[in-house]
Amino acid sequence: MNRSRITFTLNELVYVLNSTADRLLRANFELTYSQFLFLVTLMSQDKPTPSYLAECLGVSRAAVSQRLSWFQERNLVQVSRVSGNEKNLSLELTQKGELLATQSADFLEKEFRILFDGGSSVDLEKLDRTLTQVKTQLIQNMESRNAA
Amino acid sequence: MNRSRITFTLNELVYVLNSTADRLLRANFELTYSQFLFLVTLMSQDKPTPSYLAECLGVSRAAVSQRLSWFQERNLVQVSRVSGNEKNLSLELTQKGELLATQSADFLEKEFRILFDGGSSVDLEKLDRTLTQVKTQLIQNMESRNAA
DNA sequence: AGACTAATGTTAACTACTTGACAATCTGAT
DNA sequence: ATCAGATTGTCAAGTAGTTAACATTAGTCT
Repeated sequence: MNRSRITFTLNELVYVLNSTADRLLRANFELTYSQFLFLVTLMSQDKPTPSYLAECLGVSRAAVSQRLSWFQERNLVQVSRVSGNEKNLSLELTQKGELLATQSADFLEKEFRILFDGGSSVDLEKLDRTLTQVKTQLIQNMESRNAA
Repeated sequence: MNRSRITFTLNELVYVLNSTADRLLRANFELTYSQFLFLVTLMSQDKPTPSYLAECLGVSRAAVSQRLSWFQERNLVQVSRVSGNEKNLSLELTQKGELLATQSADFLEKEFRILFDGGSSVDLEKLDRTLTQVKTQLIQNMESRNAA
């Protein structure tokens, strides 16, 4: 009963957070949350390949491949080949893409700070550490269970 | 920076939890996590309508409508009409459906208890309360912000 | 009773993912 | 040098959701 409650609570909280972010981004930047994640993930990397981006986003290579043209058409992402490497594509934000990613991230950051901080009695830093610990522990327990 | 870290941590944790549940359920009951949720949500209610079930699951009425035949074909859910009510369908788990829901829920509960409890130094009850508090506060702050 | 209004369940068209197969390319062992 | 094996990016087919539109039914107001 315990387990289910906390997994449900987590799912509900994530749903509230993600759908709020999605709503804010659509209204202010004509961007979905998942498009936003695509851009900011790309921004945090130095000319990654589609394959690596897929891994970072937690989706399949096919999914990234299919979405790339959308970002290219809007001149947000530039796809190129590095000479001497015929295997990998190189992805890079355009100036426009970088501006959009930066502005929307700043905006979202600001909005969420307001939503989180309204007389908050919760220590978010500490909560983050606790959640990370739970995640790490879960993965460790899974591995030792699989090994056995 | 703070905000993003905790939302990412939450998303990662939920991903680990849900994909673990999905893997366990597929291996042991030939059931996806979302099919499992469909059944246990249905079990917790007294002859709900598709519309109400959709609300509980957080999906559209169309999604429930499309999935119903899958459960009917496998004799897990019975769809009927209550006389005197031509508008609403009535949903109910069959015996087989109830058995499957109960057994898979018990199984998952047990597995997760093992994964969570391996020398855990985290108070999960407390964590659940904290998360609920954060969620409630977020929603409240959103409402008061929208009202202004 | 009749007429708005709201809610329900279904359908069609769309979106975003998945897996599996594939050709092309790179890597490393011999 | 070559050749087996792994990795990459793409395509086709399938899945699970979405929104919008619709007919039908129920509730309410006069």
